[in-house]
Amino acid sequence: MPELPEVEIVVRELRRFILAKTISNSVSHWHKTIRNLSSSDLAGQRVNEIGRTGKYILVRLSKTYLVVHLRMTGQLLFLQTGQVAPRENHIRAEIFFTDGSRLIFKDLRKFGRICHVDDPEPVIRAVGLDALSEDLNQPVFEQMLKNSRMNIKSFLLYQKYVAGLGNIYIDESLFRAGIHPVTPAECISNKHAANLLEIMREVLQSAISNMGSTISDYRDVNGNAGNNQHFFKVYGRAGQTCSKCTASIEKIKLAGRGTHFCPYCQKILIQE
DNA sequence: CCATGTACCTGAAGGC
DNA sequence: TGCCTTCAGGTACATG
Repeated sequence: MPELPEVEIVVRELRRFILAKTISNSVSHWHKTIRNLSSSDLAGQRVNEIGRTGKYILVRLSKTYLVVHLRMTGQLLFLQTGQVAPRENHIRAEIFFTDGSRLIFKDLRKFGRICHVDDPEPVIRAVGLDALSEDLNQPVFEQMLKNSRMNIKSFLLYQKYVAGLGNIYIDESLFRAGIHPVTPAECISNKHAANLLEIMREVLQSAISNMGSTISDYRDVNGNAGNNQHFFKVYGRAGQTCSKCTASIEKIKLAGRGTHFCPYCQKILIQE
């Protein structure tokens, strides 16, 4: 479900709600949701810091870490002390705090995970540079593209280069950059690469400003939907007229994902 | 890591 | 109504 903008919103709200709280208890209602790979107890630990790399949420506790991934339908919902739990169906795990408040992990498809680990490094190291990180500068991005023989859609889906973009924001970014999704990464010139990087960041930042995109499941920590879905130019618009020309938006399957693009505005770049 | 398929899961939507 | 297929903001792993 959520890509970088949605995860970023969740992280910002988590900071507001659970920072400095102490965990009193936790329960996993689905055997795979909370993976405990630490010998330490969650109970008694204080929430010291909350961050994000790509789509991974990193919660630093007194002694250990929680690494959370929402995958397709995961939601983290915060319930204030005394707030009555709404009758929700797909509650997979709960984390209780000593003040009576709690965090609920709702996840229809059960793909999401909360990993309790002593050291988050192995997980984070397996992920590339965050799309909004300053370390992902123009020369670095150009070099990554130059060294890859994947098509640009697969390249961006593959989180070990650039972390954070998913199916929606990749399609939207490639449309705005005028690059066809099957274009080989190595064929993207430095000029096009610089432009694509800038556009990706604009697309992600404006989605954050709009509180994320809600197709069906995404909700923030308060249970609110986002607004960014109203600004999609190609995602979910197959058969509709392009916003820049008179062609109709096409949908193909690429890298196993529905891929939306304008066959006229988005060119397949060829190495010169 | 090159492209594709399958597995992990549940439920909504569309075709017949 | 109901049955069947396809599809969904993701990722890991197996197969050509």
